[in-house]
Amino acid sequence: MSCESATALALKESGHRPTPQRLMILSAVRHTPGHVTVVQIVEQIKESYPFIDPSTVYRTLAVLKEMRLVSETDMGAAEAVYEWIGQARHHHLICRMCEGVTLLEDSHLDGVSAHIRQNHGFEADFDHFAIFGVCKKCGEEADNE
Amino acid sequence: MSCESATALALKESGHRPTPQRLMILSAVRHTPGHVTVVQIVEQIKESYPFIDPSTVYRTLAVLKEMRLVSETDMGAAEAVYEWIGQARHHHLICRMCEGVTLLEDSHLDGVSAHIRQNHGFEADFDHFAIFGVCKKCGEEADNE
DNA sequence: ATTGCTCTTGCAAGTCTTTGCAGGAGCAAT
DNA sequence: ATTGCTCCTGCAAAGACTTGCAAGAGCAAT
Repeated sequence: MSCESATALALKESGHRPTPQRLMILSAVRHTPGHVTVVQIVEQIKESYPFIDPSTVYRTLAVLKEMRLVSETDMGAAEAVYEWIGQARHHHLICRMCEGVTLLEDSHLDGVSAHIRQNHGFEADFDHFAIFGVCKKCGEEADNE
Repeated sequence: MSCESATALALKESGHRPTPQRLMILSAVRHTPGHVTVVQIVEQIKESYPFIDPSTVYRTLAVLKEMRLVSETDMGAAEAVYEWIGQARHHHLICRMCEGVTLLEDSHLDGVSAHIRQNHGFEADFDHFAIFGVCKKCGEEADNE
């Protein structure tokens, strides 16, 4: 459980208390591959601690997001999705016609963040973007009509 | 009012009915410079038609968004903001420390959309992005501590 | 161990936004 | 003008997320 104690330390160092709730939330996000929703986190934690409140999860995720440990993304569905920011940063192309999702490597946005830094001195959080548009298939089908 | 009848026609052609409510919403967004919220639209329309319902405004804005006539942006505040998509497309750099907002010209993202089109055949909607991060001033202040 | 301070939590109530539904309005064909 | 069909609207209720508050938990200093 070295990764847990390491993140607990990171919390402390940034002035936040490593409470049991926070560690459980941290662990839930950390050990879930891909996207997690708040409801999923709550259900998972309720197995060992039934009193966890969704608002606590929202608040904790806000802290973790500010620390850049997790990313929050609105994929166009009702609920936002959260993800541990690991080594493989990526983004999503979401088709607004068929709702299909394609991965986009982080490298595509590297140039933009460098550009913005040079021109505006602004350090952009390109952690996890949801880019909406029309995918190849749907675009071709629309042209044929 | 030629711009109104032109957009009314655009509605019809895309299979949507140009109802009075829709034309009022259209007009409210069209003639407001900068960002509008749903509440502002409702209040404006209530002066001439007090029965307008927020849900109608949300539904109409969803239609206009799909038609790419207006953009919807979550600026990090409670409410989403809407804007008529005119000629001067732009984006926003939002500092997560001081909440300051800077404009970003559309040209910065041109390369990315071309790149995504070439590599994935995906036509991205780069209408109105909210890019979060840390602005120059806050970044420098954080370094000094 | 105790004290005192601040940060967190769970609850409840409040936003903002979406959705189900039944009545009403637009539109094309008669 | 009438008919018939479908789409829209307003209302009410639900869903997702945030916020205010009082009680409780962490932590540093004694």
